[in-house]
Amino acid sequence: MASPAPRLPVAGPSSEPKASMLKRMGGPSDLKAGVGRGGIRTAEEIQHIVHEVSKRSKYFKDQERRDRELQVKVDKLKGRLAQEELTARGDEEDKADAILKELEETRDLSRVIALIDADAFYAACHVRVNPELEGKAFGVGGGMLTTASYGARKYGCRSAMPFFIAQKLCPHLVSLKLEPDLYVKASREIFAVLSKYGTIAPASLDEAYVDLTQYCADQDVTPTEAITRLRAEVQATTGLTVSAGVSPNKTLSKIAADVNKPNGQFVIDPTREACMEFIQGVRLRKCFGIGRVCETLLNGIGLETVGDIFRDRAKLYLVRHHLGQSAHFRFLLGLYLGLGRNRVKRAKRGDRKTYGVEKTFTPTSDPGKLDDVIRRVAKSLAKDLKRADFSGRTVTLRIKHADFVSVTRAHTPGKNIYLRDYKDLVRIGLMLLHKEIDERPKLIARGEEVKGGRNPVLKARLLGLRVGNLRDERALAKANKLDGWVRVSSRSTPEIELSDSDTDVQRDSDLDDDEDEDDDEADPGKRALNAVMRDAAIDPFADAGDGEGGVKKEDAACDPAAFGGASGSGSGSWMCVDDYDNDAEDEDAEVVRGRFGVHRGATVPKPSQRRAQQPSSSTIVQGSSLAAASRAGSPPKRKSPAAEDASANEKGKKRRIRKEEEEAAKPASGNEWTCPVCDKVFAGSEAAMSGHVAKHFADDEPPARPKVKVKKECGSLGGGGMGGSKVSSKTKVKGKGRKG
DNA sequence: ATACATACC
DNA sequence: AACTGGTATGTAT
Repeated sequence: MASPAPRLPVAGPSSEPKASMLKRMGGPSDLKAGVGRGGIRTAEEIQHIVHEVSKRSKYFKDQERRDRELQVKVDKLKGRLAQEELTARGDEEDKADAILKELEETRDLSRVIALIDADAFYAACHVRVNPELEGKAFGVGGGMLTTASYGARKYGCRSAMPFFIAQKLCPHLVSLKLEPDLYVKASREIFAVLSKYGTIAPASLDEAYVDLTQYCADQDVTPTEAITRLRAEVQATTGLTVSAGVSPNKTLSKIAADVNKPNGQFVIDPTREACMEFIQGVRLRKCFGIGRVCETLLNGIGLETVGDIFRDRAKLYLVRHHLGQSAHFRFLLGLYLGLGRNRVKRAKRGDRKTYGVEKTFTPTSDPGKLDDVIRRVAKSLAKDLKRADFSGRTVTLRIKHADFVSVTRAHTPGKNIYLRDYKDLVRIGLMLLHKEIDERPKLIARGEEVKGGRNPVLKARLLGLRVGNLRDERALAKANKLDGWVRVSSRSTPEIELSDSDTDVQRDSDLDDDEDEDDDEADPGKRALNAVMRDAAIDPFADAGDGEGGVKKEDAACDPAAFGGASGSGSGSWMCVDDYDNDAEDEDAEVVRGRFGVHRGATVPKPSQRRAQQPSSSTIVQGSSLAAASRAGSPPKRKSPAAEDASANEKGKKRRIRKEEEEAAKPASGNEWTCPVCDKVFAGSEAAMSGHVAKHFADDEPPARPKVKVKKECGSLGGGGMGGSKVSSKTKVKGKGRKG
């Protein structure tokens, strides 16, 4: 942070940029994703250049709005604190100390947990096959940079930065096309090595936790020796360098891995003193789960580092209910103590909560184009659901207005109505969208609040659909001892009468269209995964059920949670999750958690139901008048949802969809990623796929420990909304018996 | 049940 | 000109 005298190359006749905005736009270049030492530009230069380039954009305006709102929050919090201090009883520190004592008792220093993180992974993958790139300043990715090489980072370029901005920072910046195969291969190689040292839990393509406890014991080596060997072996066998953090838990290891990056390691001794000493000076923002908002709030009341949590524990106690989910008192105290989760485990299929697809496009108000986007999104989502064999009860539409402000609108057709088909998703999606479009002018006329400006005509830059309240059709089928698939009606009417033939044909033709011709067979996910892992000779993953599964609980699953327990059960509640997850009784587990019962729906034909047999796309394309009609007709008036639905059922629909897609607003970014395991397609975001892939690896960890009963969770601390603590008591309970 | 905010990769 | 996509989870209503 200390930066030399500001020599700002930027012209800025306009008013002084706000410091908060400079920091915001400059992004995490100074902290979380640290640009670090050796920079050619100072933090100030970077901030000002970025500011200059983007200050007139809508994106910037939106950021300013957020900045203002955040400032209001900070002021409010300060006010609260001032007020509370007036009536403080003076025993706040004692209260905090009592909790600290309680948390301290949960400390577990028995394990050796490492977090391995590849250095500039995507960039390094390119260098590996093209040594000439060594040392050069280049970025990977087109519109948005997936990664910047270290050569480019010196100029302030970083991942998730739009290319045009990165280019301003580094004029000679080169952009390399994304080559997913390259990264997947490298990732596989790295994980293969890691798995020789212990149980691993990938958090993304280039990052994984490894439990070195057993290795250290078996080899009779220190954690330092173990991680030194591991890193050397990774480099020797893959040519890629990784950085690592080692400590008794994930929280500390994650932070430690950043200390000597790149190509470095940091080991924290398994003692209370070492753990606490290490974390005291850490900036709050570096901690998993503390994002921009939380950091700003805490800064607002005087805290900068983890150590300050203790110093200001009385303050924190006073405003403990106003910190926002991610900053719950316990979570912060646990952080101060250097506590964290220490189980390296994977999530399961049943942990999945939602499926969704969203698309960004050139902002438009054209109803036809918006409808088309919904169709494309619905189609894609239906395909995902079918592939993964899930259905859900609630459909949520997300609209991001042209000014970047977004809203969500949800619809749940009925208590026992589970959806998964294209036609249902489009119908509901269009219904929600049209309702929003139609209501808008009325609300504005009435002078009511609306997002996205005051123009009565809705103009959007993104539309997305998400399905929640999931039901695992596979588990359901298993529970019912059915061999084939089981499905519930997808009609909007509670009457579940399915005209099977209809729906089926429907489904198949709808979704397939282009690619999925081969997706399901016996167990596509498993096959694919095995294929992926084969070369790497990793077996622990042998059984990755399907393409989906829990997620990035990883860290999450780890830390904040540990403090979550309300008084008392801190880690206990976690155990519940861990144990459950690790449980051997998978079958039972599935049964229990699989929400079954339900399902009075019709049984559907076997899986294989051939989409394979569907007409070839060429045939389809030949198609007919429907398409022409529908698009030529592009009626000034929109069809009613019902009509839409009906038409969707038409035979020529496929073709029509295809055509419409071509006409839909163009995606803002052209990148496409295909998951190597399940073939799910990700548009424009490597990060999304990266996280997704981890789930496959994570999908089925060999059962490890006997189940342990745990109790409650704590009220307020749920661990929190922060990225981290994903598991809440609710989740836990749910996990065990989600029902329809 | 719905809407929104925060966080992570 | 131009700033992603997918998922989880907590709070509030």
